[in-house]
Amino acid sequence: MPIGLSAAEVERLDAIVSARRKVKRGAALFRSGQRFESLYAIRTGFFKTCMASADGRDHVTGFQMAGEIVGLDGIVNERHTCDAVALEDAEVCVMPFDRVGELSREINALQHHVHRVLSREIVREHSVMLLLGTMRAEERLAAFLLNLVQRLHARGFSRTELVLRMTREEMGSYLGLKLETVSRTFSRFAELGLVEVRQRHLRILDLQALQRIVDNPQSSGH
Amino acid sequence: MPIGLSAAEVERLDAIVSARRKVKRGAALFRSGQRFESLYAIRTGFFKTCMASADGRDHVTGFQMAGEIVGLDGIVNERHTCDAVALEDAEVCVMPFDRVGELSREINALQHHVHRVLSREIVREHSVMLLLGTMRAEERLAAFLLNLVQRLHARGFSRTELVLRMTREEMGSYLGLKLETVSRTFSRFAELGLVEVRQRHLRILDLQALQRIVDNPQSSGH
DNA sequence: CGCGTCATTGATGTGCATCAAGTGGTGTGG
DNA sequence: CCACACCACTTGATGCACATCAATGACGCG
Repeated sequence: MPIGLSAAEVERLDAIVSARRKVKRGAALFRSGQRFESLYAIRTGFFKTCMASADGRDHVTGFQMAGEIVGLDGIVNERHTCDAVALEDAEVCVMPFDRVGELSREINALQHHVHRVLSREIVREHSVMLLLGTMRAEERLAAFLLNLVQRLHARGFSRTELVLRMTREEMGSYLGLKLETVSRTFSRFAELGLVEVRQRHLRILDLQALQRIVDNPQSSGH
Repeated sequence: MPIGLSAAEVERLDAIVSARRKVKRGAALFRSGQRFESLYAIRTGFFKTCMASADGRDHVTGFQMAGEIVGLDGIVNERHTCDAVALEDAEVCVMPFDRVGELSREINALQHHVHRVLSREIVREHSVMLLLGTMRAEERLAAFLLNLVQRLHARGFSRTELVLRMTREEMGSYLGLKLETVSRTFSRFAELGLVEVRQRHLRILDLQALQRIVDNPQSSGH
């Protein structure tokens, strides 16, 4: 929570986020339909959020890593509207939302921070809508990988190497593609010398080229 | 703003949203990159929000009507990240965001309302992501029409008749389809006796059937 | 070490995009 | 008031990107 707070304020904040919760890989932090009470700040581990459509198909709406907040969708109707599932063993801070509200009435910077977290999620989803609405398979995957590695880098990890915590199917669901298409696109990137893929280990060899794929509409390689 | 406020509180709220602004059809309420200062509550008229991707294509991210709030995306970086364009002559309430923040620190119900508005937008975008990620053309258009008519109905308009304020191209952009596909899908719906289309006037003849198209994955008519 | 899960790769199919032509409604200026 | 021009829309023909179906291969866990 990188915000400008006094020591005393930080202490008060700590008091309400003292509760921790561990989530095993494959287990849900919360599920759609459950009563909403708290936001969760991820301390360690990696999550996906996914929701089921009317007909039963389900769709991954996002991947979250350490430092990010999940549960924002539950505020509006006091019910969670999606599932949050740990993709590796994880630990979260439980932040009872009414306590957050109380405290943010007193601590100016916290109020602003809460607004920003919500707004940031809206902006993130705009860019996903853009991805799903206008991009081709290669552009989608390139954008996804660049986003992942950038977020990891901001957390002190490598700028070029990462471990994909999700399956090809989960990536595909998030990107609006089938798992075979994801796999084929990885292979094509590898042939072009853009990345090196071994299972879930990924090394990015040409960051600029990936960026160019995202920026250029017609870059399908032919 | 349907929230439980005392008369005195409503008065204080009115004081900060007193400013009005008229927007002519085709004009922008705000544009991407502009400094964010206020949220806008639509009093009359109809808007689209759209953003440009890296390569210059642009994409409609939503349509907003009376009673809805635009500008939420600007909070996080104090910059608007999309354009809001009036599709018919419109009038909005200007709500300076710092004033909203101040007041919501004092008025409990307002704070909660702000949180809910932000969260609702997140949930709405989840369902658009689901639409773009998993649905076929007919399902997308059916879901879109049902959503539109439902929101209009909540505002006292007909449950079965509406005027489309946007072009086929704008619908297509929002739904991740080309304008020709939107047009063809309308024609197919008309053939099947689900709707009656004359220009932008639309009459829904079989609401249930449209709902079934959204609910059923394989309902492509063959 | 063997089984189940996840991933890769190939062959084929299809839904939507693209390209192209034509229609109709609207608004403007003569 | 009508003629013309423009724009939104419709409809048809064709192509392509991705889905689907199917078989095989590689880990990793019990």
